[in-house]
Amino acid sequence: MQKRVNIKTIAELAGVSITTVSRVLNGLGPKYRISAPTCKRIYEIAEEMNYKPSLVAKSLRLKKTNAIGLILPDIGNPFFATLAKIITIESKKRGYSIILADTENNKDLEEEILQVLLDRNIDAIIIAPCSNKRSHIDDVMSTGKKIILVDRYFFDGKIPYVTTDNYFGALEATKYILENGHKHLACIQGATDTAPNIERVKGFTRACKQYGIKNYKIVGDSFTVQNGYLETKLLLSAAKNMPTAILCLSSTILLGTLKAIKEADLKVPEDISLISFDNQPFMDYLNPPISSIAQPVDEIGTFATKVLIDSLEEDRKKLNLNVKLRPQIIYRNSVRPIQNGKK
Amino acid sequence: MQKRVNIKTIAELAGVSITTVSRVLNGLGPKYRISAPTCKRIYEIAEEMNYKPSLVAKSLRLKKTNAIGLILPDIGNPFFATLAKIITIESKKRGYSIILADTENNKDLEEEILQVLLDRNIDAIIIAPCSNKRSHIDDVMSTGKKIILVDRYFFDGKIPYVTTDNYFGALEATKYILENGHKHLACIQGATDTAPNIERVKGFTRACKQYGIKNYKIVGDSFTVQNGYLETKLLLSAAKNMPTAILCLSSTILLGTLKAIKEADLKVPEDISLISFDNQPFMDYLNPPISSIAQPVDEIGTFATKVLIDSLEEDRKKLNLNVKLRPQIIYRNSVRPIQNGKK
DNA sequence: ATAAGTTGCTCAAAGGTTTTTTCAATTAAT
DNA sequence: ATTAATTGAAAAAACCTTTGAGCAACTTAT
Repeated sequence: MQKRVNIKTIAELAGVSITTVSRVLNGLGPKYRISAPTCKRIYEIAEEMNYKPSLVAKSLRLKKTNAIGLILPDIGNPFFATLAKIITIESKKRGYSIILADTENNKDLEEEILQVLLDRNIDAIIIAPCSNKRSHIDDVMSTGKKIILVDRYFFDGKIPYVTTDNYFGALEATKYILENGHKHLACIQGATDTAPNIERVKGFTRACKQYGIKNYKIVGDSFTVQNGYLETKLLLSAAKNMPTAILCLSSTILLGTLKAIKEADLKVPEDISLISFDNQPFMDYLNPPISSIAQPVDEIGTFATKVLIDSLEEDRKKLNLNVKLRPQIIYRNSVRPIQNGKK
Repeated sequence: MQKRVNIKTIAELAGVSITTVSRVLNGLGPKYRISAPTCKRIYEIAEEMNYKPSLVAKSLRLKKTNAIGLILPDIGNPFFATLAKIITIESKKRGYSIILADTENNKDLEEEILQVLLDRNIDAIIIAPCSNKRSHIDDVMSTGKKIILVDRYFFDGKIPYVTTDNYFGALEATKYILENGHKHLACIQGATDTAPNIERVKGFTRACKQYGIKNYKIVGDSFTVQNGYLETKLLLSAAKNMPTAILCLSSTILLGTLKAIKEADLKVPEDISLISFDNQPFMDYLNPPISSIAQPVDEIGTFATKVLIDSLEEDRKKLNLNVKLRPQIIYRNSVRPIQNGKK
């Protein structure tokens, strides 16, 4: 393993000091009146030796790593995978690397990971916290280290966030169900201690109340296939009092729901109507295609990254914003109209 | 932004030298005969001040960053997303961080990203190269920096890899189709300059030949929905000479194929049989459920990570292995048996 | 009483940058 | 012929660790 060439080697070869090399290669030649021939010589030698400054040494000296920590609850979930992709690409464009971590929805692990990243002296953090336990996140905030929440956020808005307008999405989706004449609804929710889930449930509830519907249920407790499956099983087992439509609060929950529906030998939408959060390409090919609430995941990722890095580079910028981007409902064919009398 | 407490502060507070603090906190107290009271004092002060050594400084001194670069062609693809998740979690367990990068299937970007990671002095690289252009990867190898390929690999085996036995998977899947009586097959492939794709095509071809089938087509050129859609359109437009079964070489291709089939108003498996690489949860809920070749993605991720880190830690280990893990065919209901005479 | 060994710790260098301060040599001004 | 200003560059400190070499003081052995 050959030694990397460093600035000292270049200096010796060029017959100048380390200082001069550093200045020239950082484009400060003119500013410090380094003569043109010297500059040229240094450039040539650096090129020839394929010199690249050590980013570690640079980080130490500059107290800037050009790295951003990205902490997500589940990279396997397509929603977060897409988010990670967008953020990684955008960061790269701006000269930042992404240090990725998966908390597996575990608050203790999240806290531990956060600490590791801070020890690495990352410049900023992008995080979708796994719960409403937030003291470790507030701590980061209070040190002045830049941090931005994506998707998951906290209601008081003290920590900047970019997320979906979850309330709006659930409200509109539920209205759509209700306008199709459904009188008995269920909502299968995810992690109950996360703001997006709470807002979605609020939107669902608000729509029901607005339409004078009292016969609705809110069940479940995690954004997993398993949860969707079990809760749907329970809903369907209440033979008489079975809902005619279900709102699934994530695409993972939807998959579980579909499995239970299939096992019960029911048909969508004839026997039960369905609509789900998180649009995914495969939803077009289910039978029937499932209507969904598409979160603006690209915009969340690009915007959060842009705003964060901007605030890093012009530090007058305080990075203090709460953004809720509107989701879009993709209408497919999974909610059937119900005649007044008929069930 | 309060200053982080460093080892110097601790030393002053404890009234000992920096050296002593470093040794105690690295558990070398006994080895260097630091007295028990001194050790205790240092531990207490460090605890109280919540001292965490700067990983940047440590990296510089030790020439070890405890970071692994993970370079993938498309994190949005569920296969790679899952791989990223596994690798991230396994690395974390062993005390390594993952620096993630997405090459967007662009060879030039891949090369650029690789250089950035090397400049960051990462300890090792895990990469799924986007093409068979490999000189930049060979260069890394020749510097002695540890590198391991996942999924995508090179035939000469000079660079260690962990991947799926793609040939076997395609061979078995195709045999399964042929045993169901199909005489006219098509294979929609992905990036033609990648080993997994080449092996899959080879398996497909071999099976056809083995069964004496000459009427088969191999079309397509990328692992995308778009490619699957367009190639299927073409296949279906050859009205008379339409294949009765299609092997899709990725789940993304499958989605495109499904779209084209739907637009042509055909039914799976009545009108056309289907089987796809990459098992995904949603395939169970398509109509009909689509049989697939499940790659052992978890094993690929955990094994590659384990082997890589092992070789990093006991450096006698040469890290020189070519591993092909067997995929498993998930039989669903997308291939229909064909009677001898009947089409 | 001296040599040898043990105990408990410190000094200083190294790792690769950037940056503040300093300085010598040359040119221009008085 | 001085003084002042400009030009071109270097020395050294700083960032925060780890570590090899060394040393004073005390204890034990001869």
